[in-house]
Formats: sequence, C-alpha cells, structure tokens
Amino acid sequence: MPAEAKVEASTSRSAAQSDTPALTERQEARRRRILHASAQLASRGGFDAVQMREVAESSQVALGTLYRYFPSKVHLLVATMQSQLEHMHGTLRKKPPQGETAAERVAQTLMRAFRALQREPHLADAMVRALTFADRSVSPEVDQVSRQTTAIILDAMGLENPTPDQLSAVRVIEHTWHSALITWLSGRASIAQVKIDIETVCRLIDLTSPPAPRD
Amino acid sequence: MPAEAKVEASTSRSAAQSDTPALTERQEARRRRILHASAQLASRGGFDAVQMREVAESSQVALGTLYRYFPSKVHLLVATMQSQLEHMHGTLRKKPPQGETAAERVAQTLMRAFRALQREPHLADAMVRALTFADRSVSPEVDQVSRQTTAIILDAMGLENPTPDQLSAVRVIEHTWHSALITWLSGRASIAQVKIDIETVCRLIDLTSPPAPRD
DNA sequence: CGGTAATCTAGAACAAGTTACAGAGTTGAT
DNA sequence: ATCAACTCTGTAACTTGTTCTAGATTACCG
Repeated sequence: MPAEAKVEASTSRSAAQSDTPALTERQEARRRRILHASAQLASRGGFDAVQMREVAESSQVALGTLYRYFPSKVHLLVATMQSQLEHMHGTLRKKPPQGETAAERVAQTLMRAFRALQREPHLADAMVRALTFADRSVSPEVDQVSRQTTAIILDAMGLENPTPDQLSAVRVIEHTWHSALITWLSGRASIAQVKIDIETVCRLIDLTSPPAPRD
Repeated sequence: MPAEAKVEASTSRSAAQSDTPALTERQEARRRRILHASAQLASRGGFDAVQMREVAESSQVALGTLYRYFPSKVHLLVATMQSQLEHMHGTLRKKPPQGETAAERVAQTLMRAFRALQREPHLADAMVRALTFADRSVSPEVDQVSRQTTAIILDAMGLENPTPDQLSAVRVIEHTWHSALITWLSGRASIAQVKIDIETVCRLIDLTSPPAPRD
C-alpha cells in the first residue's frame, strides 16, 4: 500500500479533479511550497526564470520529486495559473461589476483581471506562455483553466443557463482574452489596445442575449 | 567589405522588410533550403521534430550558419510561417469567397485556410506554437505575420479603407483565429467547434460595417 | 592578381529540461 | 516490531537549444 497516510478533502485543491490520488498533509505542503516557489520565480523573470532546479531548491524538494508532482515545466506553470485563477475568482466575486448590460459587466471584469495581471507582468508572462505552449499531454489541466475562466465570465454575465449561442460567444471572448494577453506580453499591443479588443469582443454578448427571453 | 556579391530585389522575400541587408543568390538559396527543411521536418512531427541540428544537416548548412540566418528556433518557425502564409495568400486570392456579407466571406476564407492547415496538422502545430510562444525578441517577425493575416482578412471583406471599428473587429478575429487553432491543435476543440467559433466572431463584422457607408 | 573583411564549416562547449538510479525515509498492515 | 510498498533525496546522465572558436571560403576592391 502507499506511504504517508491519505487525507481526504484536502485544503486548497478545488473539488474538480476526482481522479487525483488524494495527498497527505506533508504532500499538500510540498505541493504548496512548489507552487509558491514557482509563482515567486515567475514573478521575477517570467517563463525563463522558472528553472526546474531552482524551483526544486526553493521549495526544498528533490528534483525527482518536483517531477513527480508536476511532470513538466509546463504542467507546473499551468498548475500555478490554476491556483492564481482560483484566488482571482474569489477576489472578483466579492465586488461584482456594476455595468448595465452583460457585455459591460464582462468587459469590466476582464479589465479588472487584466489590471491584476499588470501588477505582476512576469508572472502573467510565465503562466500565459505556458498555457498556449502546452501540448496534448497537458490538455486536462489547460481545460480546467479554461473552465475556470468560463465560470468567471458567466459569473460576470449573471447567467445560470447560457444558451449554446452564448457559450460560443463566451468561448470567443476567451480566445480574444488569451490572444490579446499574449500580444500585450510580447509588447506588440498597448494596454489601451487590449482594452479596445476586449470591449469589442464583448459586444458579441449583446448580439446573442436579446433573443428568446421568455418561453 | 561584405562577402558574396549583394543582389537587390531578391526572389522570394516580399518587399516588406527594407532593413534586411540584401542577400546574394547563394544566400537566398541557403535560406530557402533552410526554410524548406524546417517545413519538411515540421510536417513530420510538429514543433518538437524541428531540431536545429537536423535542420542544419537537412539544409546542408553548418549549425552556426543556421543561427546566423535565424537567431532561434522560434525565429525559424515564424519565418517558416511567413513563407507559408505568403503562399496561402496567393492561393486564396485566386478564388475569392462568394458569400453575401463580409462576415460570410471572411468566415469562408478562414475556414478555407483552416482546411489547408488540416492537411498538415504537424506543420500547423509547429508554426502556431512558435507564433504564440515567441517572446519580445521575435516581435517584428510576429508582427509581420499578423499584418499578413490582417491583409488576408481585409481582402476577404473587400475593403479598401477600413474604419478603426472594423480594424478592431479584424484584430479580434485574428485573436480568435489563433487561439481557436491552438485549442484544436492541442485536441481540446473539434473542427466543428473551431468552425462555430470563427463564424461567431465574424458576426462582429456585420456589427461594425452598417454605419457610415457614404460620406 | 592580392588583400581584406565578412561568411561559412566543423566541432566543442554550455545551459536547462528531463530521465535514471541507488539508497534512505515513511507508511500502513500484519 | 517487522515487513512490503511506496515516496523522497541526491546526483549523474542524457537531450536539445544556443554559444563559441579556429580555420577554411568567398566576395569585393584596388
């Protein structure tokens, strides 16, 4: 049987992945140390500054252990993003946007998230680059991030049962969000530019919500 | 003074970059061999299969020379994409889309491009991953690709003088295009899904074109 | 032609992600 | 307490992108 007593209902990880083998406290602690070190290094120098040996050292874990927890650098950074996103979703929930239309509220929420990212541009760089560079082996994790993002947007829209049309719009908004972030991070678009793009794509929402309000 | 006689108006490279130092015939040939080898290797196994040593060997060029022509793997792949895009733009020009609205024509054009990419999914993988992974040092080249893409979309719209609003829409379409490609390449979205996303985002065009038709 | 500066080649060397492995440490079960 | 199974550590090795170097080659200029 496995080592280190198993602990159900672990602290930080959301109930999403039921396939994860459930970690002991010490393992949870290691995992947290690793993610913390990752975020810290990323905050300094972005993607390149997150070096696996350094992460291992910073989090006081052997390199092999690091790889047991996160099978690649991209996995690690995507997990880092998950953890940051959870935190941000919590923060955003507290002050719901006050726009008139759903489009306004979504745009406002995304701009708020954007401003948060601006405070740690290097961290944003590491996470977003990892996200878009991820290959098929990371799909489950990337998908999880995507679901989280979708949840944030739907939250801002204030919708319980989105129509397929609206889900398409949300998906397109996510596409724009990621890609716009990348252009900003690589210095090819200004902050103002990103704002415009977000506001532009959010108009799609108004385009899809008007129909079928009643039964 | 430099070696190898300089030749103005070289064959393949479009007139865009005027800062490039103008290559001799043999240098053009080397550059073509390199790009060809890059595309060939990429067609096999995608991003990972494009290994700099192999590219160098395949194109009968020393590793150092390869790096003189393309200062990094990402530079190389972005250049490969440029060259493929040029080719595709030419192909697309020949049979202009026959949709009624601008939105239809753009969606049709992008879907045509998408089908072309589907024929070489590994190549698409290598190019798109490189494009989104590119850091600031590759910005000029990535920007060039972006301009080329913009040109293709504007072509499909049949516009001479787009309004700022329309340019925003085009930018958002590009965002969606890139990001949708990535989700498809990493197996997180189906072809049908990408089609829907493209058609959805193209509706933005109709949203912006109606106004100000005359002076 | 000869000189000279830039380019090209071959190959070693370095950096960081990843893998492999032997030995020590934990854990739960008997 | 002891055992078996698993996990963690420390370290070396391997891979591939990138850099460096010394010596040929090539191109231009007078």
